[in-house]
Amino acid sequence: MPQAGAYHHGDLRAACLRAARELLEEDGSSGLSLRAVARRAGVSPTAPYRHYADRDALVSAVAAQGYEELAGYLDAAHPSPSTPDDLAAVAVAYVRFALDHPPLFRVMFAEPCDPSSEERVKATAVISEYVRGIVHRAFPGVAPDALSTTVWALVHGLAFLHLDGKLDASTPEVVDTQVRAAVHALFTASTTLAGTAAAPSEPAK
Amino acid sequence: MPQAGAYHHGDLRAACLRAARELLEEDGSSGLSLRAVARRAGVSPTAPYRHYADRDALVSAVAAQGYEELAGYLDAAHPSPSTPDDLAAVAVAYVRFALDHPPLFRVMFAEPCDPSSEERVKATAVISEYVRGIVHRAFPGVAPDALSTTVWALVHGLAFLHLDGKLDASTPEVVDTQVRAAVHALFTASTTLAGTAAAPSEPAK
DNA sequence: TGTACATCAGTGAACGCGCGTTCACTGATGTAC
DNA sequence: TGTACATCAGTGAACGCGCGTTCACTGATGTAC
Repeated sequence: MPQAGAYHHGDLRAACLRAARELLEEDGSSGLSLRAVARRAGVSPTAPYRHYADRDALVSAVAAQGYEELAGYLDAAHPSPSTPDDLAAVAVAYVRFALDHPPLFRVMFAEPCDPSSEERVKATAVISEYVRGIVHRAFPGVAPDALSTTVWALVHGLAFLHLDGKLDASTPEVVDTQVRAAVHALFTASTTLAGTAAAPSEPAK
Repeated sequence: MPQAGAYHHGDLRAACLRAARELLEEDGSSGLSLRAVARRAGVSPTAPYRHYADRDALVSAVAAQGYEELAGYLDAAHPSPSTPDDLAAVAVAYVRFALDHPPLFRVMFAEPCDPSSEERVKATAVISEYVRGIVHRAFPGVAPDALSTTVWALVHGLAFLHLDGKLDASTPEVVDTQVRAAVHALFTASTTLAGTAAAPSEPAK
């Protein structure tokens, strides 16, 4: 039964992670320091070292949590997407996650993170596989590798451009509509274009 | 005739900018401090304040230089792109710029920059307009707004995913090929798909 | 051509800050007998 | 049931660091007369 004497915190590990998340969302990556985390957890500056080897370890833990939350967003959008519309809904959720948690999204993707962190590499692979799976189901018979990369890049780019205010993001609805349109454009563009321009087209197999 | 006594530096403003660029490319954003810049320029820690109001001003100057260099890359790829292939070449240049100058690209796009910096807003608008122009020329008759955003997002996303090592970037050639394929996929996907899946398609106008 | 003076571009000492990390420590917990 | 002891999770002082920024200053430059 923890939580009594409060000398032993009870679950400082989780408390640190929570504090780190809060600090990150409030002050961005630079606000996420071990000392600040300790302060917020109401604990001495060195206590977190019992649970995290160093600052990097804590940041990685935060990122890992972020990947799980992202998966949650995508899953909530559609548990087993299998049509282009489903895929668009998932794309909307991806971008919305980024806009709901900007600094977290940056830590997950834009931090100059060394490729050595297997935790991250694994998380990335999971996302990549997930996207490939959707594309494969939504468009059976199409070479999934190239197309799924394209889809991911498109959605990821939209997320970042919106995150950095490079696109009109006046309201969530505007963003959603734009994302949906972009994803659909990926699959309808050449049909529309066929009659108007000289887009190089491959014959359907 | 400067460069003589070396008390007056000659062109400290430019020297600071150069030093800042070097430090950025070497140590990333966190290595770009005013003191380090002064050190590298061989000047007292406070000398840069003669030319830059504060650290932010220097960083913005670096970013501005980055936007110009990016424009140079794109222009070098094709001075006046007007076909899908031209556009693909420009896209390749965009991604290559990011991979040639990772920390610079991050400062330009991924820094939690306040939207108040008109310098950046302007630079962004220039890029946006540029892309719209290309898309318009390459695909006349197509609503350029939505499509150009999609193109930019796709390319931007590829740049970032490659930058963060989330995609196979073993050699520059692999990257180039992938970018080219992705851009072309954007315009050929639905033709390929038409016979296989139920992609919602709009009638050509 | 020479001098007086304003302006400009640097200097260097100093401030206060928060950081990551180490170290020896101590109070609480739980287990073995 | 009670005691001895190992283990664990915190404490708190201290280190050295680099940073942004201020301030009063001084040496160099160039212009007016």
